Amino acid sequence: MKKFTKTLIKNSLRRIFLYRACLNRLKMMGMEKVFSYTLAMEAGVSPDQVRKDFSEFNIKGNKRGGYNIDELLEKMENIFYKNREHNIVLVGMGNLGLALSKYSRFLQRNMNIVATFDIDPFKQKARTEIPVYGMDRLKEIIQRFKVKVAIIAVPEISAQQVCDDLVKAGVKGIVNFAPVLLKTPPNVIVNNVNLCDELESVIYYVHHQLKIEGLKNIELLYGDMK
Amino acid sequence: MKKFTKTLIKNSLRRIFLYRACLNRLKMMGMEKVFSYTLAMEAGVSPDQVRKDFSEFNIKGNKRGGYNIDELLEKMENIFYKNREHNIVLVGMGNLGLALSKYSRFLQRNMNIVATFDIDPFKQKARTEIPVYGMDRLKEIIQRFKVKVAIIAVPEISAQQVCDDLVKAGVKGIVNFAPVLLKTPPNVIVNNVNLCDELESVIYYVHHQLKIEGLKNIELLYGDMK
DNA sequence: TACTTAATGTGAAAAAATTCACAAAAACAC
DNA sequence: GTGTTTTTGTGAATTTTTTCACATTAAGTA
Repeated sequence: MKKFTKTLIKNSLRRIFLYRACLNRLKMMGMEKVFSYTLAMEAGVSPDQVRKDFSEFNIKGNKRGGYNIDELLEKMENIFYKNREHNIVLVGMGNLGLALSKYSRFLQRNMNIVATFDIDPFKQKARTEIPVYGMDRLKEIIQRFKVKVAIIAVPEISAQQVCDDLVKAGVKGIVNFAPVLLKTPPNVIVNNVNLCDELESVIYYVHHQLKIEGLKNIELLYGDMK
Repeated sequence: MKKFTKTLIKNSLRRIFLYRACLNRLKMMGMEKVFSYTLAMEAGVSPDQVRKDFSEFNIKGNKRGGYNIDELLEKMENIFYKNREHNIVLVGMGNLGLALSKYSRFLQRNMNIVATFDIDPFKQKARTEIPVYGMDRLKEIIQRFKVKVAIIAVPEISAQQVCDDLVKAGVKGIVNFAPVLLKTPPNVIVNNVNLCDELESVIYYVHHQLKIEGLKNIELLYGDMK
């Protein structure tokens, strides 16, 4: 019997994002090129993994010369996003929604929250510069801004309804902070973020004093890796 | 060459959390027992997966009778957490930190943020009921409340320093919202949450209109699964 | 230029995760 | 009580992911 999950983000893609963050950091530190080895250290993966991931996304370096950081970053930006701006909407202006609407890092990465929605649009209006609309204007605004991606930060109970409305309005991708499995048509991708689970899983490991493989020996992380 | 990553949360454990959320929902809907099939539908995985995961955590059902929801939930709570309360601290009271400190779902799951910290403890003091301390009191308070798990919601630049301080104070598990790979001793578990990456990966898929396997056919999700 | 060294890129091998498939047990029917 | 059906639980098979290993290429050196 097949798996029904609409999962999700491939590991290799997740790591590409990770690599990019590392590259930006290394660049800020004044570096101009990296080897798979360097980047692997920074990202906490194996050099083979880095190369394999690059290979999957058809990113090439120079043999012996490693990778030029700027080229890598440009490739990542251009190939994946074509330097576009992305218009996002956010539904649910509770505490979390409000915080997300103010999260400046989204903007730094060209992800632009053009509008937010709430059943009570007056609630947070004073606290944010991004417009807060009532749910009745969802479709209109999504279509006006050609929004394809939305963030759901509403309570569990209303998440599916909001999701359905978003999909009806033309949204094709959702980051869902409500702890429910949203039912969507197959061409709509959902990425779930469950803050409680993140915390609880850490608690579980701490509780069980689980030793994580490959870290038995801290030297591995910092020392000579030959 | 070995992998250096301090990764992380096993898939099966993540799914156990997912199952629990589903079970709570099903219970609220009035159900008393489930079959692996039912739960799988709700959780968006295969029934085999459910049983395999249960098997890994040594959770047993009754042949032909399925699983009693209350028993399952109790097993999950008792075996994993022994109904303990967990004292957490949160470092970084920016927008995100403030939102997390107010996230009521943590409390519902017995995860109790006993204190928060910020370089400027007066900044958010008026806006929250949880005490906000300066960084100088980190160690004292962590030790007083026997805190083992912390949330880092500080800017990237100071994350490693905060992490080091937490570890020195006795913290064994960290949920890290800063987009850096934290370096920790091997007995400290770190779980990274990168909000930008979550959003960007969705954008990537939407952009590429990637069809997710197993969902080509929506009937699979709702229809007869024989 | 030829020789050495150091890094990439990628099939092959190994490991891990998932799905299959079926024996075993429990519920139900008659 | 016997037979039938349904669902669990788990080794085996399969698929996916990661790591290994090495041929290939480029840079440096004399």
